[in-house]
Amino acid sequence: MSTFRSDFLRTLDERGLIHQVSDAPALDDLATKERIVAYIGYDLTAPSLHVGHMTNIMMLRRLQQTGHKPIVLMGGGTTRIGDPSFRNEARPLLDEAQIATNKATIKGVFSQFLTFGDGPTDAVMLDNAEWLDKLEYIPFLRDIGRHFTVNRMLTFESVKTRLDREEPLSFLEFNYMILQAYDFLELSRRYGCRLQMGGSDQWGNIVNGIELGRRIDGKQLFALTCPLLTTSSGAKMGKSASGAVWLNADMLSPYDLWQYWRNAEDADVGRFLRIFTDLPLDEIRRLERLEGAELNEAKKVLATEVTAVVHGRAAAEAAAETARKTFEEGALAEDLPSVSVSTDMLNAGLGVLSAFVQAGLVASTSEARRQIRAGGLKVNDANVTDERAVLTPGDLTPEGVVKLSLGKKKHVLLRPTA
RNA sequence: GGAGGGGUGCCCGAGUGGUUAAAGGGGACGGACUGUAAAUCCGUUGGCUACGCCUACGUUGGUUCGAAUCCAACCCCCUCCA
Repeated sequence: MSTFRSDFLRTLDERGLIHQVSDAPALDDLATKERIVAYIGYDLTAPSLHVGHMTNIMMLRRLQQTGHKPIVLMGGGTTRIGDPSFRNEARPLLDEAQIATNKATIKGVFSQFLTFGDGPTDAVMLDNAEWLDKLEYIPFLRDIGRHFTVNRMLTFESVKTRLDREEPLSFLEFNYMILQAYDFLELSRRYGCRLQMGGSDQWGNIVNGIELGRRIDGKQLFALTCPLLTTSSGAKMGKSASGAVWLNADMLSPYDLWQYWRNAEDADVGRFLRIFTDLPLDEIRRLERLEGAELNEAKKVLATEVTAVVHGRAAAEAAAETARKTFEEGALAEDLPSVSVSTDMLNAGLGVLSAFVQAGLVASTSEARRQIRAGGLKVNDANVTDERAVLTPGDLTPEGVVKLSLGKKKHVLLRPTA
C-alpha cells in the first residue's frame, strides 16, 4: 500500500520503520534517482548496544540492501557532552577511557548488520570526535552558534520535560543539539550525506541539522525517524530479568537472545518480524495469521531469524536446536549456557545455594532460599526442597554436567573443570 | 547573602521516639492456569556461616534503656527574597 516509488522508502514503510520524514516526496525522488548517503549517530554510553538500538540499525541495513550507503557515526565527541533529550536529569559524565572501551565493543556489533568496505554502497564508520575535538570556541560560535536562537531551542519538546520539572539543564548539555546539528553539516560536506535517521526522540535534533545545512550551505538535507518501540503491553523493548538485552555475544549469549524473542507477546509477532528480520513480507503475513498455540511456530521463526541477523545463521540454528531439546524433548541440551566449577569443589560437596549463585541464576544465597521456598529451583529437573542439599560428583548427568534451573525457562549447566 | 521546604529500599511514596527490615503502589522474580504468550489469581522482593546475627532511611557526631523519627554541624536539591 506504500505510495513511495523508491525501493528504500517503500521498504522502510512496509516494514513499519517510518515515523516521520521531512519532505518525503523530495527524499523519495532523490532515492529513486541517485545513491544516497545517510547516517545514524550512536552514543557510546554503554559497553554494548541493546535491542532498543536495533530498530534503527535495521534502518541502516535496509538502506544498504536497497542500494545506498550507510554511515555509522560513533559519538566519541558528543558522548562527552551527554544528550539531554527527554531525560529528567543529566547523565553521569563518562571518562575518556570508558568511552574508548565502549567504542571498541560497539564497533564489533555493526559488522553483523552491515557490510563495511570501500565500495560505493559499503558502510563506513566514523567518529565525530574527529571534527568536534578540533573546534575552536569563538570561531564555532560565530559560524555555527549564530544560526541558533535560544528562544527556539527552549521550545523543543526534548528539553521541555527537564524545564517543566524545573530540573537543571546545564549549558554543557544544552550544547548537545548544536553539536549534533554540526555533525550533519560536516557529514554532508565531507561525504555528501543527505539524510540523518534515528529514533523518534531524535527528530528535533535532526531537524536542527537540516536547518543548519540550509542556512549555511543552501543544501536540502533530510530527516527520517523510526517509531520508538514498546511491546504491546507498553513495556520498553530491550529490558529483561537480567538487565538489558545486549547485542554483543559476550554480554548476552545467542541462546538467551533467541529466548528473548521466543517469548515475545502474541500481539507483537507480526510487527517484530517486519522490523527485525529479512523475511519476505508475504511469508510474514502467513506467519502472523497463525492463531492460538500455532503462533508459537511464528515465534520460533522470529527468534531464529532475529538471532541470525545479530549473530549469524549458524549461531541461530544452534540456539533453536538447544531450545527445542530443552523445551520440547525435555532432554539435556549441552549447548545451554554453562558455568564452570572446579572439580575439587564438587568433590568436596558444593552447597545448592552457592551453586545457584555461581551459576548466576540468583543474586544471593538469600534469594536462592526464597526461590526454594517458592518452588522455583531445580537440579537436573528435580525440585530442590532442602536448602542444605549438597551437590557431589554423584549429581553429574551422563554428559558430565549438572543442570540448574530457575523457573521453567532459565537453565544453566554447571560444568566441572580441573 | 537571607527566609522556607526537602533528601526513605530498584522506582514512586507513607512514616515524625519503641510492636519498623520500614505501610501502599509500580516494577521485578517465583508458583497456579496456559501455548516458553497475554490476562487473572497466589507468593516473594537487604545480606549472612540463619529460629540468631549484621547492615540500612543524605553525611558525621550527639541525646536516649531505645532514633528513619529528637539535637548539632556539614553536603546536595528545590522555592521565594536580595
